[in-house]
Amino acid sequence: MSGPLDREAAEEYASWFKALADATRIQIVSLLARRREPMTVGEIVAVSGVGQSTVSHHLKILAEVRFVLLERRGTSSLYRINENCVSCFPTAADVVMGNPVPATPTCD
Amino acid sequence: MSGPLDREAAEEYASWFKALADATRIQIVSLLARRREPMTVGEIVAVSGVGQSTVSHHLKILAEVRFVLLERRGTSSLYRINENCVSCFPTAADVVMGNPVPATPTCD
DNA sequence: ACATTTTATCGATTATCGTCGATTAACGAT
DNA sequence: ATCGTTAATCGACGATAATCGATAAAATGT
Repeated sequence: MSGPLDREAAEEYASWFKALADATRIQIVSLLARRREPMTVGEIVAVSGVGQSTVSHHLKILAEVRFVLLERRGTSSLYRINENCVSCFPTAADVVMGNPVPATPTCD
Repeated sequence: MSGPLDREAAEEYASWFKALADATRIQIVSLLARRREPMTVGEIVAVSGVGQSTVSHHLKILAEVRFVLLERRGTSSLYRINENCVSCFPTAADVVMGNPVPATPTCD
C-alpha cells in the first residue's frame, strides 16, 4: 500500500486530467455541474463561444471519460454531469498529490 | 459570486490540468509529493523509465506552472513539490466540479 | 588547463489537438 | 414525401506535444 503511483493508475488519471486540459471543456463541465439538469447541445453552444461542431467534439471527449452522460431524446441530445465524478475527481487530485483520501470509494 | 466559471479562471485551471495530462508527469509529481525531500534530475530519471532529456523537459513544464520548485545546488538541480499545490490543486478540482470550497485560500 | 559529472537545450520526428466550415444522419412536423 | 431542426461526422489546417539522440553549458575535482 501507498507506494509510488504505478503506471496504470497514472495513465488513468492522466486521461481524466487530459479531458480537462482545455478551457472550453472546463467551462462545459463546470456549466453542467452547476445546473444539475441535463442540457442540449444547442443550449451549450449558445453560451460556449465556439461553433456547434466544436462543442459536439468536446462533449464526445467528455463523454468518453464519463465526466458527462448522454441521453438521446428525439432529435436532441441531453448531456448531464456524472454525479460520481463530482466527488471522485477531486479525490483523484488528492491521490496524485499524496494526500490521504477518505476510502478510495470505487468511482464507477 | 458563484456564477458560471469565467473564461479567465477556466484558462488557468486548464493550464494546471494540462500539466498533469501526461502519465509520466503524474508519476513525477506523485513521486515528489510522497517524498517531501528534494530530488535530483538523475534520481528522477532512474525511476521514470524515460530518457534524461525527456525528464528535464517534463520538469520544466511542471516548474512553469509551479507544481514543483527548483533550487540549483552545485552541478545538480534539486526539484521538490510545491507544498501549496498539495492542498490547492484538489480545491481547483472542486471548483470545476461545482463543489463548495473551504475559503478560496489564494493559492500562491 | 583538463576531464568528469550533471543538467539544459537543440533539432528532428511523429503524433495528437482545437477549431472551423461543410456535409451527413436522424428525427419530427406539415 | 418533404422540409426544418438538431446533432454528429468528415476533411482540413495550423498549432502543440512527447520523445529521442546529440550537443552545449556549468560546476567540480585533478
